[in-house]
Amino acid sequence: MTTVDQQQRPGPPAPRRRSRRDEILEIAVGLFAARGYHGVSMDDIGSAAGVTGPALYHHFAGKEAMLVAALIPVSEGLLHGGKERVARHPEDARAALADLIEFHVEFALANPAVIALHLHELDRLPDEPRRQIRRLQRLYVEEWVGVLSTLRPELDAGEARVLAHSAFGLMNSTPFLGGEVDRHRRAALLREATVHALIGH
Amino acid sequence: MTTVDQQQRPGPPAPRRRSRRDEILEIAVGLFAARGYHGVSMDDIGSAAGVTGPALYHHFAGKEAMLVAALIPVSEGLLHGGKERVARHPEDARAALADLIEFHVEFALANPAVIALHLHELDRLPDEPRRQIRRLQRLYVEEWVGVLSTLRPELDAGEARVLAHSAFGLMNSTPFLGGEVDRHRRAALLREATVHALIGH
DNA sequence: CAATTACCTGAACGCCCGTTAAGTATTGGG
DNA sequence: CCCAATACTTAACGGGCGTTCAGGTAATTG
Repeated sequence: MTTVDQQQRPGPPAPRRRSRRDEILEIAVGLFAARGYHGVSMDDIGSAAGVTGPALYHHFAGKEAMLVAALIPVSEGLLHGGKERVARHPEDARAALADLIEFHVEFALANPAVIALHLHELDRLPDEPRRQIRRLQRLYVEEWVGVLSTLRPELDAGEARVLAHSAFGLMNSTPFLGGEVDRHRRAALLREATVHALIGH
Repeated sequence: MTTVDQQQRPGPPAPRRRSRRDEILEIAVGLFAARGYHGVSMDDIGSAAGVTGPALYHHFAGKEAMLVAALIPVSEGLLHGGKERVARHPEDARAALADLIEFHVEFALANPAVIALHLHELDRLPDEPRRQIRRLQRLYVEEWVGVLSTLRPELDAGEARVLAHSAFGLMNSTPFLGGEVDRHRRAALLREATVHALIGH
């Protein structure tokens, strides 16, 4: 009973809009991505949000809980979006792959900070939430592996998994470059490169 | 004059073989890669090397110096190897690219821990060495950009840079997977995928 | 108006960790 | 035998950081 559900209560001043907590979380994600989980103190996050460090404990159980709250929805969103895209093309693996790629590239371009967090700070989590996230990631990978195996039957599951991970590496490379190339052009380049990497042409 | 060159000195017991320092460094790199720079204490490194924490200060100026000593040679090695591979094919950009890819894939497969370090912990360095490493990395990227620009003249330099980084992301994805696929097969898959990603087929 | 609640502050505790200091065993050359 | 250098140990300092606590204020509700 760490946190009592505060749902149907007409008495109190109503849980407000879901704003403050999410606002703080977004600030924290930006800081984590920029300076690393250990490179950011609770006082840093508080200052950036306009409050003192200890005030954050009214919204989160602790620093690790903030990281968990930032990472879990991302894995869930990727898995959900991936499944949906695949389901759109039950008879056409080629189209399913194109849709998966478009989805993932858009996601990576839209959320570079969270992508970087997933790549760099996942190991800083305690066992339980880390395992949960890894499970979600594995399911997402399997969506790709399924499509890939249909398109390239000569590959076994392990080889398809290597290719899927390499495609993620390719598409997730976007947080490492600032600007210099227009966003739409960058998306097109990444989509094209990923398709070619996976099915040859 | 931070460190006096201890070369031609017949008096002292001779600087020994280059062994102990490098041995410790290798252990530290493995720990950094596995648990993150901040996730490893000096005592941890010392214990893994069979000594106490403070003993490390006889070999390195401090913890940051260990990270610098681990990262600098990698960037230098990549740049040097890349230049050499390109120089082997002054008239054949297609062959130069294939050679670059083979070189980088072999490097990534042989040194996954150091690759992971470069990806995750570069920002933990103080300004001066970080800038030096970034400069080396930039020069390495330019080797790839040069070859790519010859092969695909329709791309401007910025677009070629996006593609080069995406290729690194692809090839560097290897530390994220354990085994399950034979090393040679993995290398072949990565080489093939990278070529296709960069020049279409 | 009294009471509840959300939200926040300032001070302090306790731990971890990088680093320094002082001292000890071992070794090899003059 | 002595000197100097290497390589290490134990002890301790000092700062930073996550976290807790006791309290304080503004708004909402009955």
